[in-house]
Amino acid sequence: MKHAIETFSALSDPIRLRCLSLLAVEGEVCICEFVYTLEEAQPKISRHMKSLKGAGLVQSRKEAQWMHFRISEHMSSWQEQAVGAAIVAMVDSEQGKNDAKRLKAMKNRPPR
Amino acid sequence: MKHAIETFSALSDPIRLRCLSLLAVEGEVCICEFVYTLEEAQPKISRHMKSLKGAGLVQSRKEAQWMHFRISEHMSSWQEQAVGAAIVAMVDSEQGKNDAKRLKAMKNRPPR
DNA sequence: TACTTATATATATTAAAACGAATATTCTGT
DNA sequence: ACAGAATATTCGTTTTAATATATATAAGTA
Repeated sequence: MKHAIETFSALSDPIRLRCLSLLAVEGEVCICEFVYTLEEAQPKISRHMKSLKGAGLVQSRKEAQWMHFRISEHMSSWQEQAVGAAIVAMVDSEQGKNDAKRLKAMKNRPPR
Repeated sequence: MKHAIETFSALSDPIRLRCLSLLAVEGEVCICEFVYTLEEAQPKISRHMKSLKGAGLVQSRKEAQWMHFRISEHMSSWQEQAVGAAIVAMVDSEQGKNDAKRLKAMKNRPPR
């Protein structure tokens, strides 16, 4: 049950939901792209991504100086269902659409 | 987005998950049955059910002195998905199975 | 009416989560 | 080795959520 609490807690924050939603649209996104898109402080984003990772909802990959995140490929079925619900809720929202647009328009995005 | 936060926050507590899980198994459960089954204080249960109701995840019906709850029949599709995930996570767990058994064994359950 | 059972709310306290700001670490390129 | 960019961590504070205890309401029963 502890795992379920962790999962749903991770989904209970606007910044984390916005990041997940961007990941759903983009596949892979790094910290500096989240910072640019959400217009939030870098340490704040880092902490939130750590919490998503701690809950097992995202995985990360370091390439050069960039830390790239993607939605985890190793979730249990109910976890996928929960994340799926969160993403559906977000992607339709104004916030979700604006964020996606803003990231698309970002200049000098890191290579992958 | 606010609605999504509310929903996932409501799912981020062990007592609330246990109650939802019982509702999934039993269909309808009242406060005093939750109190008996979870062995938690009545005001505590009442507050948690209020929060589930506030998020729109359960609906309630008063019959005589009893307040009966059931999983809401008016959720959006992503909300059903989220609640479904929570229930799957719980029903399989030891806690979920023990709670269900304990409620089944309760004497003098209120009529419906 | 008085009494009991079921449920709800109020208040004060405690515990957990999120925050900003400062600083540390890691990697790249010079 | 040094400078700059990207990311991570620490610390003290603020905000938010959960709690226990006490009390209030509401319905059923004698």
